Amino acid sequence: MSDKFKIYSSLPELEKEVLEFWKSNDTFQKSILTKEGCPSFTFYEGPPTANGMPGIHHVISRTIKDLVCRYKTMSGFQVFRKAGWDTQGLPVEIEVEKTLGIKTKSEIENFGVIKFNDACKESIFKYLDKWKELTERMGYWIDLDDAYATYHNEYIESVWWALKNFFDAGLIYKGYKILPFCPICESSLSAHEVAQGYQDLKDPSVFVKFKITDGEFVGSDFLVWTTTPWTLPSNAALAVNPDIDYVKLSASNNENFILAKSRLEIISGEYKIEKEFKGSELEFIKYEPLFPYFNDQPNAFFVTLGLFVTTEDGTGIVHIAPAFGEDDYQTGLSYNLPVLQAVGRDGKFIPEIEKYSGKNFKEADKEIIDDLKLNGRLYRKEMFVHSYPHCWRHKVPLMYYATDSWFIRTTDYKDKMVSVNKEINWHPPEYGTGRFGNWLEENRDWALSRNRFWGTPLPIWFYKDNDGKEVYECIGSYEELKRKAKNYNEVYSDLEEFDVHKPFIDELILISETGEEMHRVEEVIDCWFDSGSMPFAQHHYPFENQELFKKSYPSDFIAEGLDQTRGWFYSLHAIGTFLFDKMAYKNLIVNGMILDKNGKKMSKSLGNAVDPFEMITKYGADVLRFYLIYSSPVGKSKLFNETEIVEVKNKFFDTLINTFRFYVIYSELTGFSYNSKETVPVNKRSGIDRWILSKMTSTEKEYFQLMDGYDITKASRVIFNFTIDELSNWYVRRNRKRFRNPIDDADMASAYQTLFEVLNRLLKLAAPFAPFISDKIFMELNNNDTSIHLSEFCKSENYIDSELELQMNYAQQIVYLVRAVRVKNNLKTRQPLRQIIIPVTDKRETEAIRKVEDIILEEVNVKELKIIEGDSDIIIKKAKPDFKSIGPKFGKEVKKVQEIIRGLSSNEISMLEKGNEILKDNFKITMDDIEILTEQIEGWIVETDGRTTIALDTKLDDELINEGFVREIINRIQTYRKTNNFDVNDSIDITYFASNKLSGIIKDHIDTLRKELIANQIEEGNSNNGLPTYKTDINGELVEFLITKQSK
RNA sequence: GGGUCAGUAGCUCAGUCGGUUAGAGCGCGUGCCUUAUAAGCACGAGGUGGGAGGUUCGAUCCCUCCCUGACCCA
Repeated sequence: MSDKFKIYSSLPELEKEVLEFWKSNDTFQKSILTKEGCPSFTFYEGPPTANGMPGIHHVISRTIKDLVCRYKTMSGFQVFRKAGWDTQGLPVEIEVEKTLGIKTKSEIENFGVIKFNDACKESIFKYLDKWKELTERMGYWIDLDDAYATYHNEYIESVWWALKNFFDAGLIYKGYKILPFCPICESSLSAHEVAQGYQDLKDPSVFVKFKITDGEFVGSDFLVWTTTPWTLPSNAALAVNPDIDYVKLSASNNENFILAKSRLEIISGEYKIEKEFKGSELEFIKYEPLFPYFNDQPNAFFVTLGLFVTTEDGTGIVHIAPAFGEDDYQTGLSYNLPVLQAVGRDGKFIPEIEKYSGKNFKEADKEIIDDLKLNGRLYRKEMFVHSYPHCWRHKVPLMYYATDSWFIRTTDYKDKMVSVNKEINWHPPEYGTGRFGNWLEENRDWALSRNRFWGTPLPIWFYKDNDGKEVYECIGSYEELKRKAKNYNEVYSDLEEFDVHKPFIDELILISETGEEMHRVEEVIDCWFDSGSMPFAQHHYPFENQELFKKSYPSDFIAEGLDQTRGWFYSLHAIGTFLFDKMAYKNLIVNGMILDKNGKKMSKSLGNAVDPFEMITKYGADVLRFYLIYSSPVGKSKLFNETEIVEVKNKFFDTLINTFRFYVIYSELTGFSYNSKETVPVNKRSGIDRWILSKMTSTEKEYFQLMDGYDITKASRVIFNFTIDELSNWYVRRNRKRFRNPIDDADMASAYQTLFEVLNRLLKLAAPFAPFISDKIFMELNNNDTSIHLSEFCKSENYIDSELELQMNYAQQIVYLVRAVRVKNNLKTRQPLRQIIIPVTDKRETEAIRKVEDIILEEVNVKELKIIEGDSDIIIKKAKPDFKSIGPKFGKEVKKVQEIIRGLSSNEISMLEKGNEILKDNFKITMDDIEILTEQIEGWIVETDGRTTIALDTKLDDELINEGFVREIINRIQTYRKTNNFDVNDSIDITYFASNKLSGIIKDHIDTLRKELIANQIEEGNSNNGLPTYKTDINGELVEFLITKQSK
C-alpha cells in the first residue's frame, strides 16, 4: 500500500493540507466566479457580535450556513457570501470597561469619550482575529476580505437613511421606557447585567387604604398591597382585574373595604360581605391621593382595569405608578395617566416632595410607612425577604425607572409584519408560528435609543420653538449633514477623516429649515438596528450598488441560533417589512442551543464550556461539523458529547475512507484505472452493480428532497446510512472477490467502474457537510486537482430500478433470518447446510427471490433454496387482524372479530384466499381484514419476522461436515496470515500435522485449499524440525500448521 | 409570571396524518462473519413511552391539567 494513506490517519493534518490547496488555488472564489450567469442564491451573514471569543455554538450555525451555501453552489447556483461584523453597542463597551477598570458613565466621560471609543474600536479587532481563524479553520467559506462592519461610516450612512425613512413616516417618537436603573451609575442596565446581580432583600409589604371619593362606594376604602412604599408618592391610579370577583365588606371600627373576594384571608377579625361584583364595575371610580404633591393632576387617581392583576398575593387591587413599572407604564399609556416622578435619576426624592426631599428611595420606605400610619391610611405592615435585582457594580438595589427613550412605532405596521411572516419558511416551522409569530402578535414599539457612547448616533437634531417645545429634524445622509452643518470644517479640521461617532458628531451645529441652530440629541441607537439594516447597509445602499441590492433582496436563506428570534430575526423583519414591504429572508434554519452533556448551559464560570479550537484540533473540522448536524435535529437543544463525536468518526469517516482505500489497493493490484471512454454500459453490468447504482440514485433523490426542504439532519443521516449499510457492508463486502480475483476483464471493469462512480457521487453528497475529506478523496480518486466544490451534483434518475431494490431487499431479509436460525441452533456460518425453504404467496415473489438466490446461498452458506408457492401440506398458515381495516368496519365488535381471525385454521385461511371472504359467527371477513403469515412448517426449524418466513434444514451429513472443516481450516490459516502481516498476495507453503480424519479431509479438498490460501504446497509432515508451528483446535480436532512465506 | 420547544431503553435519537407486538446506535452479555474497515451481523438483558385525567372499539400519537429541562420575554 502506498504511503499516501498515511495522511488519512490524521484528519486535522489532512484538513490543513486541503486548506492550503484551497488557498493557493482560490477555490472559494472560483466556486463563485465559475457560476457567472447562473441563477443566484442570496445568503445573508448574520454578523457575530465581535466582543468575545467564538464558542462551539457559533460552529453549529456557521456549519449550517456553509453547508447550505455549498449545497446550492453544487446545485448550480451562484452564491455570494459577504462576511459581516457587529461592532458596536453595549456588549463592546462593557468589555472595554472591564479592561480599563472603569465602571460608570461619568468615569467614561472623565476618561474621555474619544479615547474610550478608540478603545472600543481596538477591542473589536482583537477578537476579529480569533473569529477569522475559526472561520477559516472550520471550512466556513465566506468572503472575509470584503466584510461589512457596522461601525464603518458607509454602513452608518445607510442606517441613517433607514432611520430617516421611519422618521419621515412619523414612526419615530420620544417616550418613556421602564428600565432597571442604577441610581449610582445613573444608567439603565441591560438584562444580562441585571441577571448577574440578584440578591436577597428584606422589604416591607404594606396594605394601604385609599379613600373613595365618588360613586356608590363613597365611605369605603380600597385595600391595596404594595412592596415598594417609596413609589406611593408617585401613585397615579389603581388597577383591578375586570374578570375577578370583588367584594365590599364592613369590618370592625366601622370601616368598609373593597378587595378581591379570593383575598379575604388577609382581613383580620370579623367582617360582613355587603356586595359582590366584577372588577370591571369599578373602572373610573375616583379616590383621594395619599400625598398632596400631585393633587392638581387632571387625569389621575381613579381605578383602571388590567389583566395583569392577579390574586396570588395582595388584595387584587394594585397601585399604579407609571414611572416605576412596566405594567404601570402600559396602564398609564392606555388611560393617558401622567408619569409622576417623585424620585429622580439619582434615586433621591426630588425637592418638590418636601417631606422626603433628598432621601434615597429605599431608605424612605420606613418614613413613608410611619406617615401612612399617622394618617390612618395603613391597614397592615409585614416584612418579607425576596430576591431583588441589584447593580452588579455597586451592589445597590435597582429601581425600575421611566427613562426618556426614542421609539419606532412598529405597532403601526404590526399586521403587515404578521402577514409577511406567514410567507417565510421557518425550519423548524413551529418557531415561526409560535415563538416568533406570538412575539409579533404582541408587538410593542421598538425602544431604539441608548444613552451610551460607542454606537450609531441617532441622527436627530433639534431646536426649541417659542413655546419651549422641541422641534426635531432627522438627517438621512452625510451630504445632507454637511449641507446643513454650520461648523463642519471646524469640527473635522483636526481629523484625518470623517468620523461620525461621538463625540465629534455632537459638536456639529445644524441650521434648521427655519434657520434655527440645532443640536443633536445625545443618544446612540440600539445595535440591533445596526445588524437588522445589513441587507442594504452592507452594500451602502441607496448611496451605491442600487442594482446589487435590488437583486439580493430578500435573501433566500439565513441561519442563526434560537436566541436570535427576538434579536436579528426580528430586527431584519421589522426594518425590511417597513422599508421594502417584503420579508427580508425567505428561508431560515434556526439551531437550538448547545448544552453540556448533562443538559446544563455552558458557561465559563461553570467550566463546562467547549472550546471549538480544541475540538477541531482533536477531531478535525469535518467530524465536528458532521457530528453537530447529524447527532440530533439542529432545531433542538443539543447535548454536546465527545463520545458521539468519536462514534461519528469511527463509523462514517473511517468507513468512507476505507471504502476508498479498498478501491485504491485493489485497483493498483489488479492494474485497473478508470477511463470514462471505455466504461461498461450500465445495462451490461452485473445485477449487484446495477443494484448499488440504483440505490445510490434513490439515495441522491431522497437527499436532494431533504436538502431542498432544509432538513439537513435527515440528509446527513441518509448519507451516513448509505455509506455504511449499502455501500460498505453490502456492496463492497459482497463483491470483494470480484475486485481481488476477477472472473474476467469485463466483470472486473464493471465492478471497479461501478464503485468508482458510486464513490464519486457519494462524495458529492457529503461535500457540503464534510468539505475537506470529500475534496481530498475526490481529487485522489479522479487523479486530478479539480475541487469537488467546483463540481455539480449528478441529477440523473435513470439508474433507479425499484424491482432490483426490492429483490435485494428480499435477499437481505432472508439472510438475516437464516443467521438468526443458525445462532439459535448453534450452527456457525462456516458450517455448510443443505437447504432453505421459503414459502411465498405469489409468482412475483418467487421470481424476485430466484434472481438473488446465489447471493443468499453464498451469504448463509447453504447449498439449495426451495420456494413453496401457494398451498402446501407442510405449511401452516396463521392470520393476523389488520386493525386499520376491521376497526372502522366493526367498531365495538373489533375484539370479537380479532379473536375470530386469530383463531382461523390453516384450512379456513386457504378458503378465504380462494373465495376472498369468509363468514364466521355472522361476521364477514375479507382479505383486506387480515394479513397471512406462515409461522410453522411441519418438521422444520422456522424463523419469521412477520412478513417473511424461512425454514432451514439443519441436518448434517459427512459431506457437509467435511466441507465445514475445510472452511474452518481456511479461516484459521487466513487469520494466521493476517495476524502475521503477510501480504495479501504472498504465497505460502503449508506443512500440517493432523489426525487421520482431518488429514483425509485436507487431501480430499486440496485444490480448494490451495486456491483460497494462495498456497503452493500443502503437505502432511513427519517432523516439524523444531520450527515453531501454529497449533489450533478445529471442532475438537487438534491440528498443527507449519506455515512459511515463499520467497519472491 | 407569560410564550415556545422538548421529555420514548443507562446515554443519544427514530418513528407513529390513532391500529393493539414501540425501533436504531452507543454501552453491557453471548455468539458469528471477515486478510478493506476502529466497521458489520445475529441473539439476549434493558421501556408503567414524564405524571394524572379525558375522547375512542383502540392513545406513545388527539384534548385538559400538572411536573421537569432548555430558550426567549417580564
